[in-house]
This record gives sequence, C-alpha cells and structure tokens, in this order.
Amino acid sequence: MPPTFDPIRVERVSEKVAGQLTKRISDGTLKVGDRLPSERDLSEQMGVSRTSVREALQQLEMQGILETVHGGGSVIRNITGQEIRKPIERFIEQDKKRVLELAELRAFMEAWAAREAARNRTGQELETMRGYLEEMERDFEKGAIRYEVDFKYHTEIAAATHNTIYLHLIDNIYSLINYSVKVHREEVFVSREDQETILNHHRKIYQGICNQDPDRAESAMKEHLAFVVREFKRKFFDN
Amino acid sequence: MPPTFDPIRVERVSEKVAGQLTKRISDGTLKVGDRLPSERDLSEQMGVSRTSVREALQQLEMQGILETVHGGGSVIRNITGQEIRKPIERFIEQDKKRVLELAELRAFMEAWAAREAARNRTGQELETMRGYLEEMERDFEKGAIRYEVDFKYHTEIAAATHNTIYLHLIDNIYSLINYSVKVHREEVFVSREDQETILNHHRKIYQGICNQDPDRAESAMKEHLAFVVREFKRKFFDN
DNA sequence: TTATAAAATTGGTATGACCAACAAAGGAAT
DNA sequence: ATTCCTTTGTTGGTCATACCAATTTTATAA
Repeated sequence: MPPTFDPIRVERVSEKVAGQLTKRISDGTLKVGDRLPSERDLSEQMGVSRTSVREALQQLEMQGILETVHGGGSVIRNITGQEIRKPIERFIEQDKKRVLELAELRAFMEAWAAREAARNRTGQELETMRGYLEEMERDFEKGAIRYEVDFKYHTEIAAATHNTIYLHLIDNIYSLINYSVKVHREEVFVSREDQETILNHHRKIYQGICNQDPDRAESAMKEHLAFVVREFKRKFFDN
Repeated sequence: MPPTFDPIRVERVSEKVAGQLTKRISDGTLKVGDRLPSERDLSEQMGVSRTSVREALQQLEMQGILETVHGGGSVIRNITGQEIRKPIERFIEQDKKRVLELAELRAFMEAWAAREAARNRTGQELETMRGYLEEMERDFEKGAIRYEVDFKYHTEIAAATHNTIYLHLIDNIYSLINYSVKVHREEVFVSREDQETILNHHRKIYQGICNQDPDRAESAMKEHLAFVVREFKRKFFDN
C-alpha cells in the first residue's frame, strides 16, 4: 500500500485572522473583558478586508470566545470552565422539539432492548439487574429513587441484549438527553405516586426479562417510557 | 418586586437565515448529503444580501451542520457523525460479528421508521418515495436494481418519520454498514429472483405507508430486512 | 453638576466586482 | 463506445465602498 497523506487544509483568510486573535488571547496580550479594536482598525492593521475580519469575529463568537454588540464593539468573554459544547448539543437546544425527538428515539430503542434482553440475558446479568431493582426498592422505602441506580438498571438491560453497538448507541443517547434536559429524573418525578409507579414498571420489566418473555418485557418497557415521556411533557411543555 | 422582563434579543438577518436553514433540516426538506442552493440563489430567494447568507452559512459551518467547499457548494453534514461513528468504527473491524449486530440494529430501527412514516408522511414525501419505487421498477426491467436508489428510498422513509435525530442516526448506521462490509448490495443480490423479491418487499412497504397503515408498513419492513439479513449471512458467513 | 442633545464611533447590511476552486459539458484520442 | 482531457460555466472566497442602526463619546444647556 502506498503511503497515505494528510489532506491539505487550505486556510481561509478569515481563519488566519481568527487564529491570530486567539493567539493574542492565549499569550495574554488580550485579556478577558478587553474590547477589541474596531473591525475597521483590525482590517487596516492586518491588511485584509473588513469582510474577512467580520467572518473571523463571527467564528470566534460562535465558539463563545467573543461577544459582539451592535455599535458597542467586541469583548473577550470568560471561557474558563465553560464547556465546549459539541455541535450536536447545540443543534438540540435550538429547538425544544428535539428533546422530544430524543425521548421518542429512546422509547422505541429501549423497548427493543427489553425484548432482546428477555431472549438473550444470562443468569449473571439477571442477577445484576435484580440487585439494582432491590436497591431501588430500598431507596424508595427510605425516600426517593436515585437516578444513578435507575440509569444503571437500564444500562444493564442494554448490555443484556448482547449487541455491543446498541450499547454504545444508547449510551450516546443517554448523555444527549442528560445534557439537553439539564435536570435529572429525580427533579421531575417527585411525588410518592410517581415513584411508586416507576418502581412498579421496573418490577414488571424485570419479570418479563426474568421469565424470558419478550412480549411482556417489551410491553412493560413501552408502558414505562410512555409514562416518562408523558410526565416529562407535562412538566416542561405544559401540555 | 417589580415585574421582570426578558431581554430583547435582536436577531440579526444572518441568524434568521441560519434559523430558516436549520428549520428545513428539521422538517426533512434538507437531508444529510444534500447540496444547498448557491449563496447567490439563497440571497435572491430570501431577499437578503449575499453577505448575510454567507454569515449564516459560516455560523452553521461552525456548528458542524454544514460543510462548504470552495467552488463546490455547501452540503448538509451528519450531526451525530463525530460523536458516534468514530469510536464504533474501530470496534467493528475487530469482529465480523459486529456486522450482524449492525444489521440487527438497522432492522428494528427501520421497522419503527416504517411505522412512523406511515403515520406522519406528507403527500410530498410519498410522492418522492413513489418516484424512487418507479425508478427501481424501471431498473429491474432493464437489468438490476441500483443500490443508490434503494438507499435513497430508505432514507426518504427515515425523513418521513419527521424525527431529525433519527434521520442522522440511521444515516450513520448506513455508512457504518457500508464501511464495514465494503461491498454493495448489488453484489449480494444478483439473482433475478432476489431482485424481484426485494422489489415486492418495497411495493408492500410503500402500500403500507401510502395507506397510512402503520402495522402493515412495519411488518413489511420487518419481512424485508429479515430477508436481507438472511441472504447476507448466507453469503458472508456461509450458514 | 446634571440632563439633554449632537456628533463621532462601531457593528450590521447591501451591492458590485474580481479571483480561485470546482463541476459539468463537450471534444479528442484510443 | 469508452476514456481522457480541455473548455466553460458555476460556486465559494475576498475585497472595496456605501449606507443604516445602535452605541459611545462629546458638547451644550439648564
């Protein structure tokens, strides 16, 4: 096989400008809160058009490095501790509809997972699930179900499908949901009845998987997630 | 306490343009891989300057939604791409079993998609699907179904679910399959009977979606993909 | 000193022009 | 008929200029 080459990335003028600015921020020449020179000044100093400078500033603004105000100039923002948000996360938060799309996605995928888990689960996996279920029971007695346990329970079901790719996929979806919703289930299902309902759902799901009854496992999971989505809608989209 | 007011966020023209474009991506008008109209066209259609359009495209490119190539136009990128695909790719190469896992994944996801498409499809989307179906019929008469048309057909079904995240997700699954298998369906289903079987499957699926019959659409898709997986296994894993 | 108004500054948009990279169409060689 | 190459039109990248809109600064008046 011939040697491979890296693709040549032609750098646009605007990117060079952006690069120089970020460099100045890195080396401390430009500090947080500083106002940049005006676009006209920058274009003259760097010997490029104002268009290119504007495009550069636009890029930096999209990265959260700058904030520009109409008529007021551009100032360096504080990005310490500010997580660099992934593109897909930005896309999701642009429209609340996306959150429901995610929930929808999760619902049918987990329904399938429950079915497959019922068919393929090993005794070991069943034991682990039973452990989590009992932990949830104890937590319920003491007060409230903890989200982490609930999460582990669902993850174990995913693992029991013995489909590694699915496991990876659903993990990604979980993290996206966590990010976009920004609240944990604990803060949504606070009432005693809600908690009990969820616990009952999980008991049913466990039953189905334990008895290797795919249909029952699937329907129980569907019921569970339909409830979760419904409550979620009520809470965040008031309908 | 005096009543509080939300800050008025003055939306720049470029942001309105970007918003309209993302909206088109959401509702499925623009799909992964599509080329946008040229900047000049967009500016004329929307009645804004090319400057504003360019700034909008720049924003979307920064978010990873677009990729623009000098002289080549701007194409819609897969939003889930970076996050999901990379880690899995390495995984797949390790074991041929992963390919079957992918097929399994695809099967139940597309079954859901067929069901949802039957419920949510618009007349426009149905028309597009019909076009692809007829194209496949003609190709069949002339010799062989082309994989690209088959792919477009399935993608259109995904779009008709009106779940953007799913659309991007399934796109990834497709590319993963192509990546791992490295052969096209054309090379698997060569016999006249196989081709006819597939064509009949697609007719059934279309019927279900056309008549807005979720159950029929889902079962037809299941039948189709079960066949595909079975033949695939025979060919590559000789069992 | 404070309040108001005017002027200068700065970002936002529009237009037109030109260059560079790409893609499709057409033609030449095989 | 196919392949390869050239040509030509299209598309993105950059520049220059002008004007509008929001802000900041300065000047002015009370």
